[in-house]
Amino acid sequence: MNPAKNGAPGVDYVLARGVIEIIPKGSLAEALQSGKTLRLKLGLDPSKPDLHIGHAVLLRKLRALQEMGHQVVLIVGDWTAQIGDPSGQSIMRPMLTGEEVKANAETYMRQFFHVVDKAKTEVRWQSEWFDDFKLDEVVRLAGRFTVAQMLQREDFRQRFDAKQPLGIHELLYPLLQAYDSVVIEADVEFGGTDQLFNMLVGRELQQEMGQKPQIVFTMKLLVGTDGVQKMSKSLGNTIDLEDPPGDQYGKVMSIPDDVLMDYLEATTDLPDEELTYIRKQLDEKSVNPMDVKKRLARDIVRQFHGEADADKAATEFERVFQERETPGDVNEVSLADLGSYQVDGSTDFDLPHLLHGEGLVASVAEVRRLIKQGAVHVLEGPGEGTVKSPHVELAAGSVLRVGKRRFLKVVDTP
RNA sequence: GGAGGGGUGGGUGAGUGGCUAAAACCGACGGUCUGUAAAAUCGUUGCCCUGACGGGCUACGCAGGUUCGAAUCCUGCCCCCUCCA
Repeated sequence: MNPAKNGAPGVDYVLARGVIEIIPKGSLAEALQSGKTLRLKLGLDPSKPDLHIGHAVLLRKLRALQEMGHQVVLIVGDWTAQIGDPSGQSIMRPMLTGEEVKANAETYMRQFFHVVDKAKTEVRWQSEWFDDFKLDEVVRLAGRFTVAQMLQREDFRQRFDAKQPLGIHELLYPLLQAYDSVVIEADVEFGGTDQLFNMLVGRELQQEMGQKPQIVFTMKLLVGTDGVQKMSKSLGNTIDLEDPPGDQYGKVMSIPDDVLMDYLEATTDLPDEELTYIRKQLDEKSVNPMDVKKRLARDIVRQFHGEADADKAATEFERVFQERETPGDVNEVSLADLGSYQVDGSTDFDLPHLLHGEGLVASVAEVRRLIKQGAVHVLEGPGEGTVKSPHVELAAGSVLRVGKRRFLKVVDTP
């Protein structure tokens, strides 16, 4: 990932691309001009172990500003993670244990620095200040706000009105996040639109405590691979930073066409003029969306895995899915290891047990169903074609395909 | 402290003694189509045995009980929600 690849991105670009709102308007442009090194805050809750490209949108923005000489302060939300960010949730989340949070935080950080420059980042754990928080401090902090203020937050309000449970600890969440800004004296806080309220509370608290209120920088949330809901681990529609190249590529290819532009805007540094041009082409149908998507997929894999892996993922994709050939690397089993699945006195093998035993399918019954549905094929070797009977002849070199993407190759030696 | 409502398959949610492995919807998976997009359409969707017919075993918060038979009735326990105080 190198946002500065085509020369340092301009200030205008950084302040506009993918940005929903900067509060107060124009404040950041001013601050950037002042020559001061800004403290850019991003808080991440290690409530889930993996970062995905939805996060990357924010990280890339931080990276760009780092390139301009500013200081990133990463807050590891080890306390707020235990509360569970109530944002967007309609039900209370379970509280995580300290150990879970810690383990998650470690993988988080590794992934974080795939994009953000570690040398220009200050990492701060909330536990630094919250572990020593006394009850009177909690009370005093809570005393600065009213329930009415908290209910300005839309999801709180909705839950409250709908008489759904709303924990008091959840009301504390924005306060803790706001307090982080005070501790680290943030100049700017970054977040998705879902963080707007929390970040604004930060401004208020800073002001009350005699600091200059932070600038709030909100960015568009990236939709998930389903093209409808925001990208989120719990919705299972993420493209993770550490997904293998092939997975990343495939997941990008599977996004609906109509969110293609959103992805291009959020996850690439293609110049705006080019985006406009692509959009026009798409509108006029003078380009196949698939080709645009391939380009996007390649670009994303390149960012997280490098040029070589991106090429490989692209070639592999075309081979397996467009030309319907066997992928380059498939799981292999030796013929000898399959001995127990062999049908007595024949060269046939018992596919239901074999495929289940080798972990390709969850149950024997499911294999039977799949065979009935014509989903199991022998691609190479004797009995080539769609499997019709549960017993099928196999030999070294046989390749089995189940559904679209499950393969198994039989080899001579283990 | 009082009154009431509820815990069902990956999710939402029907079902109030046998016809219920459990409606419907969603998701997921598979076929056709194709650009592994979307849409459409057809199908599958607890586990095990079986080529198939069929059979067996688990399952409706937990533990017991009533009954030929329980997700459905009874008892106890755990958990959640709403309202009143």
